[in-house]
Amino acid sequence: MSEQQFPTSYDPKELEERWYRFWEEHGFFYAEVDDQRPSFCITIPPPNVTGSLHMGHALNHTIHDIVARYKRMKGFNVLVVPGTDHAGIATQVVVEKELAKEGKTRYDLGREKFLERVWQWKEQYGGIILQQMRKLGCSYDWRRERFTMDEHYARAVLETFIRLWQEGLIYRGYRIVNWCPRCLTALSDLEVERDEEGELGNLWFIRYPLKRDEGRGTRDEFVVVATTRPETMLGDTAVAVHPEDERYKHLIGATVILPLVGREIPIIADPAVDPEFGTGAVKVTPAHDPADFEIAERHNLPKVLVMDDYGRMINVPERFNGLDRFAAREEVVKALQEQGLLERVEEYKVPLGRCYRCDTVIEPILSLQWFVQMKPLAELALQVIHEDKIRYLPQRFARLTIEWLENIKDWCISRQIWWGHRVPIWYCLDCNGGKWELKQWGSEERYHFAEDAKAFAAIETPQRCPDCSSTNLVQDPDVLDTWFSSAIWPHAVLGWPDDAPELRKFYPTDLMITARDILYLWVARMVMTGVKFAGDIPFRTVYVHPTVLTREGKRMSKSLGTGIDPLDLLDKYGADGLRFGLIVQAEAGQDLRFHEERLEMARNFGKKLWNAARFVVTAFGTGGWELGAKDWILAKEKSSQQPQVSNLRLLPVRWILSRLHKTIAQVNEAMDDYELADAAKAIYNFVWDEFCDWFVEISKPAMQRDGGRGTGDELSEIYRRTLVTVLETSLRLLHPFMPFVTEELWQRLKGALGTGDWGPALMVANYPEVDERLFDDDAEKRMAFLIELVKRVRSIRADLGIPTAKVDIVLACDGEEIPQLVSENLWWLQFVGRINDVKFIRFGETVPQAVSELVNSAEVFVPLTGVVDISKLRERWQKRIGELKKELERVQTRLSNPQFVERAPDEVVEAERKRLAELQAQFETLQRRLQSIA
RNA sequence: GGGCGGUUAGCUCAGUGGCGAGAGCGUCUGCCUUACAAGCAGAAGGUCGGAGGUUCAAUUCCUCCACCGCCCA
Repeated sequence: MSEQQFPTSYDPKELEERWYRFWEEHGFFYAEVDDQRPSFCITIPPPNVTGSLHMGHALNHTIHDIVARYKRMKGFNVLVVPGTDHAGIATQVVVEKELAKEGKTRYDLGREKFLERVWQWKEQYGGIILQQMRKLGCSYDWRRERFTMDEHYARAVLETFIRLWQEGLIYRGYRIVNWCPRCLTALSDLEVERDEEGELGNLWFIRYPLKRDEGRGTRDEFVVVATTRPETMLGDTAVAVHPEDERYKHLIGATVILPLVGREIPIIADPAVDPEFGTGAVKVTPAHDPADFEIAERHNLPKVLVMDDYGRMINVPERFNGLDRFAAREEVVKALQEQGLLERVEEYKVPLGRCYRCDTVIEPILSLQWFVQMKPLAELALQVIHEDKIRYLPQRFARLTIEWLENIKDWCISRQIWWGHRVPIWYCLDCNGGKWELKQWGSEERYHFAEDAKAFAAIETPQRCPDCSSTNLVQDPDVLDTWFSSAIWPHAVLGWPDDAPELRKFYPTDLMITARDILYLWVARMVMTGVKFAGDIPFRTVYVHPTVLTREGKRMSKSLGTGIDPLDLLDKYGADGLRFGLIVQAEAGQDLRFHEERLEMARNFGKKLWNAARFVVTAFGTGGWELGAKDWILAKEKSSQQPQVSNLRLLPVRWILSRLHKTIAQVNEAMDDYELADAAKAIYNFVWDEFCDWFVEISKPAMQRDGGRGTGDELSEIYRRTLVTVLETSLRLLHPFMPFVTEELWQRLKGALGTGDWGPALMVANYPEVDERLFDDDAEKRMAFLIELVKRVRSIRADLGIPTAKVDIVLACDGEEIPQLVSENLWWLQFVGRINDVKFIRFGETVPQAVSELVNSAEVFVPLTGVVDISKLRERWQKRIGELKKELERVQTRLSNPQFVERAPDEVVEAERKRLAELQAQFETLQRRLQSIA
């Protein structure tokens, strides 16, 4: 094959597009329901439709596709279901921003027109991230792509809601929720990001005057409370102290006058009060704080709402009415100061919650919302996790999930936005007379129904009220939390609630590959709904992959500009480079500080492989060669026929096949444990260090014997067969990690060699299986000696600057084994070690005008030709003697400890004794040499 | 405040109760050696975070401490 047919370098881009198209056209990504092979199924974590591939996705999908391709090659009927999430708030924000550019708000369009607009946007831009996954090489079943607002999926969501409602697990009620005054919606606890450190704020100490004559026999005039949110005092309905707090016991039951408002409020005792915080007396604002809400429930306190949905003050004295919450804070403080009621101010780190979508400070606020009662569902999940039905990798995440489930709180699922699955609840205006009012929201008219209004659920829009047959029906305006719909992803994409063949075939799925940050938000909830509605766990294994961090160990963030765009990397290194470079860094259970240098390494590896393949293919002349070095060797061994090539001449072949199969064993084992980085590194090391650096080099002189033309010489033939076999097997091993370049090379190999049963593509070839008959420890031991010998010779020459011409060396050793081994392999040792000839002497004898190094129990002498710097030589030896001495002392100390000799295992003691003898011999030999040049 | 993870070469990370603790990148030296300079060959570089303990033997197991990161309240 000429160089034009096998270019010296490769263009990942061209080749990657070509092969992706080829695979897809041949339908290799598709899984069929009637396939008889064992199935393996993954449903991907659906990215937001608004999303673009970031580094976390890139790693996540690299892992997905490596596993999928591996399992496919292992003979599984692999189904990976791709799809996207409608991402309620995020998507709505994007489209609202678009509208803003036209000077409009969503209220200008109205609900229906706005939703049309969002769908339009989705059709146009919603598939971008899935296109990017294709660029990564993902072999997903695109025919089965799903979207969480698809008609079928929507039905599954409503079905889920209604079943929970019918069981009484969904309720509507007034609770303190996390309110985002910018998004104008409630959020669940998990959608609030809490600032670990807290932001620098203040702790204000405010005097609440006691009502006259209620000093209870003391001269107290005030109770001082501390707060970080003084504006909320306008909604206080009590002051609370701890019941055991001696400082305040006498004041329990007294009344204070709420400053600025004038309301009389009681001092109550409640164990929830932390006596250590502030003064030990706290203000109670039931409508604006979850803990205060609980206290109010216990003490039957009124709940005064002092903020509206926009975070503006309401139901407060004129001076503050209508002010934004932060302006109100300043104004309240000012007013308190004026009245001498502000005792002091301390700097304080305030733990703040922020909206995970827009970063606005969350306001805890009393609000009528829909909730899921979580305890019964959590129980289901706890049971299957406790029974180890779901395996978590790393295992500790099972325990963390259990802890979260055990402390679970009810889940606020209603959102006051438009884009999403609308709550399938209807109210009858006639039946609920007096229990509703009509409010204006911008241009939108919205019905508000009282907490106790009568409601009914329905999937299809109902025509009449089931009770009074009225047609005056109104649907609940809220939509469901996006996570409510993604919680049913695995069974819903497979066809639930229908009795779909996909569901029967592929559920439970096998793997959930996910980032750590959605373990509770999403994964735990899927377990609950899976067990509850699909009747079984959603997946057998949860693989928690590392978080991709910047090289400084910080979170990658678009807003901080610390993110790296994987699309740039894809351009620069190709999908193969990005995949391999990422996976090699992804050590299980350890976060990943991303280093672009690793991608260079991966790209270099691709190039190395390319060149190795080019060598193998071009070394052949044309055609006629088959796979099967392995079979050839095994056949030779079994046949009584005496091989024409002596066994020792086959040593490198035995060695590389043994190494190959040990690598295959190691890779298969690592893959089955999902230790992908280990598998990748094992292949890398084998291909580069053993195959390329040694075997390919050794094969050169082997094939030179017949002028490189394949004239039938048996030695050259077996080396050719071995080269092809090892290369082809390596390509199959590596394919899941670097699918494109391996497919390209495999197809080229196929084209060049032609014969035999190759199949249509590497992608659907069999993954290499270990053949232990090829394990050959004896060959490995012998080769290790020879490799070490070459390395010692090279080291001497490099250190002393001995010219590159071939040299005669002398080997001092006892016995016949080494001389025979070296002589039989001289034909390649000469080539790789630049050795001319080898002479043998007895161990302990010496050679004048030469430098030596020890190789196990032999000593190799390299003659000093040309001018050699004696001081360099002395330096080298002295250093070596120093090392030996240190090591010698350590071993001696150990052996002179009677307890060691007595208690340590015999083989350990024996090994130490052997080592001592060896070290001593080396030490003495070197000292003699040093003296001889002194 | 509670919990979890980490601390090993200049950097990013592997690793093992016992033979000389490894890789990639970086550094230094020599090479365009008939696949590959995105390469080849050679070399330097580590008191394995600190202090105790268990053990014949600890970088590895246990305890405490320090620092970094994450999660929950």
